[in-house]
Amino acid sequence: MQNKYGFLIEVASRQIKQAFQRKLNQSGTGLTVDQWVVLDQLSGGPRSQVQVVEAVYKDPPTVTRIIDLLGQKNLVTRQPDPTDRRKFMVALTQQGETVLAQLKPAVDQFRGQGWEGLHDEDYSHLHRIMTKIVLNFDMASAGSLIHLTAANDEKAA
Amino acid sequence: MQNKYGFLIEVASRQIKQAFQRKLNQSGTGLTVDQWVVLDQLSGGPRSQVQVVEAVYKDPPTVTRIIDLLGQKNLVTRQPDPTDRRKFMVALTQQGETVLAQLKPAVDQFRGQGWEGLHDEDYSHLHRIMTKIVLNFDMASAGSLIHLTAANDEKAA
DNA sequence: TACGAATAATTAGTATAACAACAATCGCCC
DNA sequence: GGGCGATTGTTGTTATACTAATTATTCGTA
Repeated sequence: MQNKYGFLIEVASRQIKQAFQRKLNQSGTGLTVDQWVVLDQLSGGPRSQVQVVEAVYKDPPTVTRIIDLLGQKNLVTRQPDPTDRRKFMVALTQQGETVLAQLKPAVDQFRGQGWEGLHDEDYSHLHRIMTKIVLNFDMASAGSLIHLTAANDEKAA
Repeated sequence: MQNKYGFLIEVASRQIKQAFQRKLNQSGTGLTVDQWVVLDQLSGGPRSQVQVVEAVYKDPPTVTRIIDLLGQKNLVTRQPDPTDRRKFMVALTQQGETVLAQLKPAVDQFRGQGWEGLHDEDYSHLHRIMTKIVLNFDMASAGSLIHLTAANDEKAA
């Protein structure tokens, strides 16, 4: 976007995603990075789609389609919520849990990777600057930043 | 991607892009951010597609389609390169230059925006960390990092 | 010169991002 | 109780990212 810093951030973001995708590809499950994000998020228990949307920071239509794909692969199910008929509770299937467990070594391995030459203080710089940018550009999403802030505690995650 | 820093970087990247898109939308040209990036890059003179690819750091298929769309809007033209019949030289049309000039105020305005609360040293942190990440994850693209590094000189760009 | 590798650009297919519009349902409030 | 705005989730459309494959052309070299 020729806002050079925005451009630089976008390039770095794509490279990290590509590297993680290559790592996922080695595991033989046909998952994309975004599909893995949703799947992993569901390991905390069944969630409504809105809850998934807030957790993974994506749009409702995007989450709908990712859940569709995960459903086609029999990794998640949609169960109607008896207390609110607008909602569906999305939950991991047994196979979904198996795949998550299968991917865990690759994920853990990736988390320690790509940060060579960066120091502890760089992580706090990174977190502080990114969070500041997000806050500056989107006041409406301030609430969602809670879990972004929480990321500060996890060094290599 | 639950690589928390990767996730944070991705979110920030999307927010910057969205903010810039909103700014572009106000200008009434129907351009996307990525179309603007390619258009702006061509202000330096006609380029082959490979040159555009390297300059904007996108894939050849993506650049082909963006140039298609810019061509439909009569903002750029493809001219066969007489010295190499595989190549096309892509150039701004008169209308393309007009639109670029029309967008310049919005672009300049955006470049000073969103960085509240960030200091000069934060820019160098940002640049150093992002460049390091890109280098760590993709040695193959080291050559292209030359112009990423050059971004260090432009404060608000 | 001719052959094979490399390069430039395109096409095809799938996935994601963003936006708009929509149907169904819920909740509030008169 | 009935109406109306808000919420939940979906569908449609366009644009971009990535991969793979394809065509046309050029280059290196035997």
